Amino acid sequence: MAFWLVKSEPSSFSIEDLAARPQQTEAWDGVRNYQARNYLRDHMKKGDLVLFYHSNIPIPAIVGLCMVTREGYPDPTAQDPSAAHPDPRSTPDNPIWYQVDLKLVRIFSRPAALHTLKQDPRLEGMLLLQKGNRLSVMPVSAAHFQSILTLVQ
DNA sequence: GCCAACGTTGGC
DNA sequence: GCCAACGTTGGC
Repeated sequence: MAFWLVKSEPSSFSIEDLAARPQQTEAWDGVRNYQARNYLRDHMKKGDLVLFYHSNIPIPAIVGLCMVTREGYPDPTAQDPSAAHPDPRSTPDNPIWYQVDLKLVRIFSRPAALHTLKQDPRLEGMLLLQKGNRLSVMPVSAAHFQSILTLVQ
C-alpha cells in the first residue's frame, strides 16, 4: 500500500464538502499538471491512503484522511467547456488528464498545521515541506505518514 | 495583496 | 533546443 497527499483550497473544495458528498466520495478531477497526472493515472491504487491538505488559507493544514476507491480513469471535465479547466487537446479516444475517486475515511479532530509539520524533525525531507513545491498530488513515505498520524490524534 | 517559485508556451 | 515571457500556486 502507498500513501499520498492531495491539496485543495477549501474555497473550491474542502474536506467538509467531501463529507457531504454521496458515499462521502468525490472524483478528484481538474488536475492539470503532468507529474500529478502520472501519479493519478499510474500509481495511485485502490486502498491507498491519502492525506487531505487545505491550502491557501490562514493556517494551511492536513485536515483528514481518505482512501482511493477507484483507480485512474479519464477526467471528463477536460472535455467540458464549462468546467474550470477544459483542455481541448484531451479527447475520449486520447485522454490527457486523469482522476481517481477518493472516499473520506475521517476528518482529524486535531488537524496538523503546516507550521507544526515544519517543526517536526521526523518530517524532514517531506515533499510537502520543500520550498516551491506546487504539486497538488504527491507521494508520502510510510514513515512520514505514520509520524503525521501521531500528530492528529 | 505581495511575491517567490515553478511549469508552460512560443518565438527564434 | 534555448530561454524570455507569462500564468499559476500558495505561503505569508
